[in-house]
Amino acid sequence: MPELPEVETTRRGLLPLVGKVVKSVSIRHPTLRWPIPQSLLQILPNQTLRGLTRRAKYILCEYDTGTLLLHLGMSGRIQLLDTPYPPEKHDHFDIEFADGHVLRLRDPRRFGAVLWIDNKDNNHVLLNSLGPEPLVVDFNAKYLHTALSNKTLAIKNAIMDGHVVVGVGNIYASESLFRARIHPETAANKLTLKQCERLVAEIKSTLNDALSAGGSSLRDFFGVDGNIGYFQQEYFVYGRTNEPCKVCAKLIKCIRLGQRSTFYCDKCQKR
DNA sequence: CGAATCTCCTGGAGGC
DNA sequence: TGCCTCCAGGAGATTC
Repeated sequence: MPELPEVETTRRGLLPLVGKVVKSVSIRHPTLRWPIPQSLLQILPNQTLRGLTRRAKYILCEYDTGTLLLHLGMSGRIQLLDTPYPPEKHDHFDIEFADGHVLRLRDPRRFGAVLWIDNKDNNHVLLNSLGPEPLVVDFNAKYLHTALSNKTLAIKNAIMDGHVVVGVGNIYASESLFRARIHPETAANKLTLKQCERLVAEIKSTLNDALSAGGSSLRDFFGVDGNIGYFQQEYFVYGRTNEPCKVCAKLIKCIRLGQRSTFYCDKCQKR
């Protein structure tokens, strides 16, 4: 489900929890991508949530003794409830706060993660080797051009590699490449500096536009309040196989790249 | 080292 | 209605 805009939308929706004190933790189904540590049952109660940040597609919940790391995987969503309603089938994890509010993680496919990073072992291995955030100035044409210089794989796969840039998943990779008029199969190291400039700009604009729309809701994604995002209405290519290109009217194509569906217009996007 | 493939898991859609 | 196959927004692990 969630790429950067959906994760960031989720984080923003959870901000009202900052400053609240944890009352209890419920772990109903601990086997996500990695086991949810049972130690959270002792660690979190009575701690105050000090801050909520995001790195890549991880939501980082900051407490005095460490950081709770949340990842939504493919099908995860987080709800913010004002009272602990009865959990449903795939509601695997709750944090209940002293005032009754509940952070609830639902994840049918269980590719998500709930992990604890204690302050004394900072620099979690999952966060160590991540590339730059796409929306900061460090992610620019010069950086991207250098990062791609020794890569022969398809540019679409390259921008989905978290070592190159984080937060760009399967939807926004196709959309950004369409907006930049770059064919997804172009070898990464064949992009000119000029093309990198365009691609960086379009990745930023695509993600920002999606953020403004509250993310994309195809099936699993809802905001923490249950509201959907609307960016899917603005897709140029994703999921539009054989529909006319919104720019040139030629039919949109779908191919597999790295086992993922990839959408493009072969008239607008050149190698 | 880079690149391609495999893997985890459930659910929905479509064919028969 | 049921059974089968395929596909789905991630990304670490494994293999070549």
